This record gives sequence, C-alpha cells and structure tokens, in this order.
Amino acid sequence: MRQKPWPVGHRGKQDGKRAPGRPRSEQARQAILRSTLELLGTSGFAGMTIEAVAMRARVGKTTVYRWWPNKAALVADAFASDTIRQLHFPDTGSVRTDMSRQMRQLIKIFRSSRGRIVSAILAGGQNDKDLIAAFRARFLWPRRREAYATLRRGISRGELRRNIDKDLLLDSLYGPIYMRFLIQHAQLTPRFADRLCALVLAGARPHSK
Amino acid sequence: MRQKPWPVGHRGKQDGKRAPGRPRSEQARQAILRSTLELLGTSGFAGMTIEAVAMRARVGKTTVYRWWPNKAALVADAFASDTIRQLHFPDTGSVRTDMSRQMRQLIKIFRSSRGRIVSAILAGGQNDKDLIAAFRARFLWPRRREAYATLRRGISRGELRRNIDKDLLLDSLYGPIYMRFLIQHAQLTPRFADRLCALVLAGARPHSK
Amino acid sequence: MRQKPWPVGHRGKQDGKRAPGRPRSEQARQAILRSTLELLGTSGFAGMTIEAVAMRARVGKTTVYRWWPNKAALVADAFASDTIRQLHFPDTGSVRTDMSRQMRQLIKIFRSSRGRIVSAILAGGQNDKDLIAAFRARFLWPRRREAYATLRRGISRGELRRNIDKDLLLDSLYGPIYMRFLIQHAQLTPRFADRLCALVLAGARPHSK
Amino acid sequence: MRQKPWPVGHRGKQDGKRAPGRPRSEQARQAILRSTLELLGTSGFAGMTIEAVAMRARVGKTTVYRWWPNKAALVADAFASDTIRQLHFPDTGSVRTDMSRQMRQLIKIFRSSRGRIVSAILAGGQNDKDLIAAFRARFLWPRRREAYATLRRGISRGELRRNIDKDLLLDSLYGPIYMRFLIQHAQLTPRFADRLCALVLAGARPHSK
DNA sequence: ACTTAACCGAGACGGTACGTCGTGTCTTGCC
DNA sequence: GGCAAGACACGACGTACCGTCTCGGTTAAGT
Repeated sequence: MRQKPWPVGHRGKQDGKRAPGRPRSEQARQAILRSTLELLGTSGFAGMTIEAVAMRARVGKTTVYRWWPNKAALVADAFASDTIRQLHFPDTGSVRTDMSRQMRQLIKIFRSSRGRIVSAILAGGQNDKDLIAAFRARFLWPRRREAYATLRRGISRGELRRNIDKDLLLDSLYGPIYMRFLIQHAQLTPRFADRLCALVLAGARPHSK
Repeated sequence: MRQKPWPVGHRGKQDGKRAPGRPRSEQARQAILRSTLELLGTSGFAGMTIEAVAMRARVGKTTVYRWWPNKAALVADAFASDTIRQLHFPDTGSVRTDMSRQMRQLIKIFRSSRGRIVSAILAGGQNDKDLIAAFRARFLWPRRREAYATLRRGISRGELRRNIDKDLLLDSLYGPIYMRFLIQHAQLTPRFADRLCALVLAGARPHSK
Repeated sequence: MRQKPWPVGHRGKQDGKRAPGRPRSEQARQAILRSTLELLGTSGFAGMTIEAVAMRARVGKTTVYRWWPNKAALVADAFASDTIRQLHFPDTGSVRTDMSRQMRQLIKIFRSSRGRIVSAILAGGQNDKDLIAAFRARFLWPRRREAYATLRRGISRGELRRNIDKDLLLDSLYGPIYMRFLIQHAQLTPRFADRLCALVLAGARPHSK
Repeated sequence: MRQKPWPVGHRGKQDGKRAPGRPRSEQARQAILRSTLELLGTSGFAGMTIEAVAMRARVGKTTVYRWWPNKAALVADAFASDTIRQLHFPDTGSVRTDMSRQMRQLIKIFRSSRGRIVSAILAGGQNDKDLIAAFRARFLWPRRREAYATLRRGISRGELRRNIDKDLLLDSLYGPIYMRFLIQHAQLTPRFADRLCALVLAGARPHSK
C-alpha cells in the first residue's frame, strides 16, 4: 500500500545528481511526523485525522498526501522515526536479570505516553497489514534480535536448554505483557516482569526433567 | 458511555407491568446484532458503519441509535450476544491436558471467521474503555473462571505449586496466543498451544527447585 | 386531500344511533386545534410540526392523524374553528365609511397575533390547494358576502356606478392591504385604509366621466 | 442570516490580489442556482431540499452549504440571479397605457412557470425576513423605481394629481394582482390589468373634485 | 539573469457517513 | 373502537473528513 518513492529517510537521487525543481522541505516532513505522533497520542489511530495533522503542522493537506498514501503509512513512518533509538540490552551474566531488565524497559514504554501510540498502531494494524508489518519491522524485530543474543548467551552459560525454541520462549515472556497492556485486565507493573520471568525461565532450564 | 436502559438481554419491566407504547421489536434487535457481526467480520471495527448495519438489517438508522449510543456499544452487545455459549472445560485428570485443550479451543476461534470480530473488538477497545471492558466481562472472565477451577484441581492433585499466582500463570499461557494473534509475527497453530503449555507449566511444578 | 369522515364540526352518526366503541374525545379535538393555532402563531406553517402539536395538546400523534390527513387540513380546521365569529359590517349610510371600517378591521387582525396565523396559511396555501381553498371558504368569502351587500347599498344610494364590477372594486380595496401585509414594503396603518378607500372609491363614482 | 462573504455576484478581491487556494467554481455556482430555480418551480419552497439541489447540480452538498447558509439564502440568490434582466417600461405618452403594459407584463410572469418561483419565495418569506427582503430588493424595488418615473411623467403631463401618494397609487394598482395571484379567488387575466388600471387611475386624476 | 520544474500553502471540489429530527404508520394495554 | 404512548422505516438535515484538484508563489539547478 505504501508506494510513494522515498517516504522515510530518503535524501534525493542516489546517483549524486539532484532532481530539478524545489527540493522537498525537511522542515515540513518533520513537522508532519511530529504532529502525527502527538495526535496519535491524543486521539488514537481512529480518531486522528489527516486534516488535523496538516493543520497542526501548518502544512497543506496536499503535502501530506504527496508523501504518504494513507493514514497507516503516515503513522508507521512517524512511529518508526520516533523509535530509532537505544535498545539497551546489557549482559549481566544472568539470562534472568538480562531479560527482566528488557521486559521492565518495555513495560515502562507501555506505561508512558508512547504506550498510547503503540496501542494505536496495534489497533490500526488489525485493519491494515502494512501498519502491523511496519510495527514488526520497526519495533518488534530489532528488539527481538537483541533478545536472541541474550538467550544465546544463556544457552552457552548453561542457564537454558540447548534445544529451546527461542521464539516460543520470547513469546512466553513478552506475550503476557502485551496481553495485559491491550486488555487491561490486570496491572502491568515492573514487578510483574520479574515474576513472569521467574516462572517462564524456570520451565526453560536444562535439567527440569 | 453505554447509557441506554437495557440494550442487551432485557425482557421488559421486571415488576410484571409493561411499559406503555409499542414494544420494542425483537426482530429488529436481532437483525441489527446479526448485521453488526457480519459487517464486523467483513470490514473490521473501523470500516463498519452504522448506516451499513441499518441498511443490511432493513432497519431505520434511528432504530439503531435509539438503543445503542455509539458503535462501540453496538459492537460490544453484538459480540456478547454471540458469545454466550459453551466453554467446555473437561477434567481429564491432568492440568496440562486440560489447559492445552482450552488453549487449542481459543486458537481455533481466533483462526475462524470469529477471530476477525475479536480482533476488531480489541482494536476498537484501544479507544473505548467500555468496549474493552465489555470484552473482558463477556469473553475473558467467563473463560478465566473456568480456568481457575482447572488450576485449582491441578494444585490439589499436586501438579502445581500451592502458592502459584493463578493470574500470572494464566497470562503466561494465554498472553503468547493473544500476542501472535494480534501481531502475527509467527504462526498460531494448535501445536503452539501444546508446546507453550509444556514450557510454562514446567515452571509451575511444585518441586522445581 | 382532506378525506377523513367528519373532521370539522361533526357530532357522530346523524340517525340517532351511536357508533360502537369509545366516542371521540371532544376535549382532545379542542386541545389539538388550540395547540395548532398557538404553534402556528409561534413558528409559522413550515416550522410547525404535528409532533409538537400532539405533545403540546397532551395527545397521541395517532389521534391527530386519525382525524386530519395532513398538516394543511389540520391548520385549515384550526383556522376555521377560530374564525367563526363576528364580522360586523355596519350601515352608516356611506359606502366609504362602511368600507373603511371593514378595512381597518382587517388591518387590525393582520397586525394582531392572528396575523401570523393568516400569513402562515397563505404561505402554506401556495403549496396546498386545499389550504388556500379553506382560507377562501372560511375567511374570504364570508367577509366578501357582507362587502357585496355594502356595495349594493352604495349603488342604490348612487354613490357607486350601477355597472361597477364588484370583485374588481373589492380587490382594489383589499389587494393593497394583503400586498403590504405579505411583502412588508410599507407600513400597514389604519390611516392607509382610509386613503386607499378614498382613492379607489373616487374612481368608482357614477359621474366620473 | 446571510453571512457568507459574497454569495451573489462577487468577482473576487477588488484590490487586484487573488485569495489563495483553489478559486471558487463558477460552473458549480451556476449549476446550483439553476437547479434551485428548477426545483423551486417543481416543488415549491417547502418541498425543495438542499440534497436534491446538490444532486441535480452534480455537486457535493458541502459546496452548497459552503456558500449559502440556508435554503432561504440560496433561493433568494437564485431568484436574484434570474431576475437581473429587462424591465421594459415604455413611454407611450399615457400613464394609463404605460402602467397597463407594466401590469400585463407582471401578470404574464405570474402566469408563467416563473410564477411558481415567485409564489414560493413569497410563501417562504413569511417565515424568513431575509427572503422577503431579498424579494423586495431584487424584484419589487427595481420595478417600482421604473414605475415612479412613469408616474412622474404622468404628473408633469397633468394626467395625475400633483400631490398623489405614489406608493399608495402603485399598491392600489399592483396589490390586487398580487392578491389574485396568491389567493386565487378570481382569474388573473391581462384584461384584469386594464380594468384595474382604469378604475384606480380614474381616482387619481387631477380634477376629480 | 532566465528558464524550468517540482515543491509549497491554501482552500474549493465531489463525496460518504455521521447523529438528529420529523413524517406518517404500526402495535401495544387501557378505557 | 378511541385513546396515550412510543417504536418503527424512511428521508432530509447540517457537519466533519476524505482524497483530489487547482491556484499563486517559492526554490534551486541548468542554461
């Protein structure tokens, strides 16, 4: 669905040449993405309107539509531009401590104002394959790649079974957090991360015969 | 937000008396709920319009608005009216088998056409407290109540720790299913239920010292 | 368009017998007509709604529709029921005085709260033949019959030409009043009646050769 | 009530500059006014709907509401745009002939399809000050200005009294036409104009002492 | 310096759905 | 069988955004 030439981090023709004509306004681009995130946080995916984004960014509606074909693409880009930042996965020498820290980090994000944005994207993604794909590409996989490394270290240290299914394990660790985040049937506290981690990793130990 | 007197399963004044005037048309009510579910499955929460629901149900738009204040309330009711049915939780003598069956059941629902409806509700619920609350009340808690019983049997049989946190455990079992359902980063198969069950319950055994 | 059996002053079967069932409520009928006139004065023909009439009369909408097929018929009846009253046409011995008094009387009505009702009827009548016909039958002709008599007296007294066209003359006298009433381009005062009368009757004198 | 900047005959900013943004579509404007007149002729003021106007003009409903705040304003404008045309008041050397011709002209309009539009406006105007004011400004006064001139010529030729009240006289001439037009209690023929003219002007002659 | 071309803002355009209101019909139980 | 109450299907209301379009004006690179 996202078909426009270089909606994200593009810097013009790659071949050294420049296209003729007025170059794209970087200022407008950033104002649009910023407004998108703000309104996403305020009104959610469904409540956010392109019209409001353009208005708030002091930009013509045309300029938004010129670069993003639809709301989902815009939101995905805005989210991506915001998320390109640290994902700090320390190596403390213990899988449990490492994973617990990561999971606390995620919970912190979910409970912050950016949580609203994440939930808006997950909600919008239920009707838009591209949006949920963008979420996976920009948010889920980068983190999970780090988590794989953490798990691998755990295996080599003998804290986890050699043949453990890493995706199964990571879903077991993160799934409950997403569930509580989205369904809100129980509190989502840092402490929950610890206890969850303890429960699940206990089932992943080598000698649990 | 849901403020109209008895939008769900109401059967008129309880005190024997009847309200004056033409009674509410049961036929219209059912046609509306049915159309809602159909369109929800087709277009999702965001794509569904009240106008289309009314049209498909051969009903005046007014009649919809008379009984449901907004789309969320309508969808919640429709979902509720559909879900009041069996949740078969057998007692096979093994927590693992019992839970595994339940979880396979849920996966089956998620993969069926009704999965679309559930995801629509969870998506819509991110912008509507009442909708997500309705989901919990009509779908989550009834199932979870049964699951509590299953766990209790497991405890008394010595398959689970006495002091296990049941909500933590159930979230660990179901959370990953919801996560895969909503984010679609990995396949959601019946086999996943079994392996998930094995992993998590292993961490909940009494003597896992 | 007015097809219901006896919407106006009917008192049931004429043959002494009574129809079976509950007799028509005279109280409801009067309340409806009264409400109609009030709302007509407040909101005009277009702004008046049957729903409001029923509400104000503390009556079911059905009861209105049972007896009057549409708004025009109702308004016509209400107007008629109100207008059955004095049209005092004195014989002072002078056509000019007689006519002037009549015309002042009309202007007084037009400027009173009942003027609003008359204008509502004339407005509504532009889209409804029955309504304008009712206006003629109930309001125009009764007055005009009296006016004919006045003119005839004038003829026999030699104040008017023998062969004068009475309708032409009466339209010349009343038309300007209606015009100012409806178009409001100039003041409609009692004095206007006198001057109008003087002008027109001057042209109707016998010896204006 | 009519508050939009230049709904009528506006030709853009007068200071040479142009407002930014896409200019208003002259084609849409004319299509709307044309449709309005057509529907007004067909269904009258009350029966005409904005929705139908937009549909017939192949225009979005928004475009109508963007420029006209309500039905009355739209109708007034449509009527005005139609009426800006010839009002031929010849100078034959006789007030009576001149006036008679004008009056015949009016009767001709009233009896044509445009009569329906006039009656619709007069009807609608009973509930809308602006509408009736527009009628006066666009239709009544321009004609009357010409008529004043005709009368003035008559006075200077000695056909009319010097001190004649021109408005009284014109109302006496036109009022009966409007009355027959609106109440339809008698035929409105060209011949009526002549006889009316004869009667009233006879009362306006200088020496009728 | 002048042309060319793509960008920009503004805002009107034809539409769709909204949630409300009134229409005229109907379906109750009571009188 | 009339009555009040009020639900019903219908259709227009006036509003908010949609995504597209047409303007005048800006900004550089390529003459």
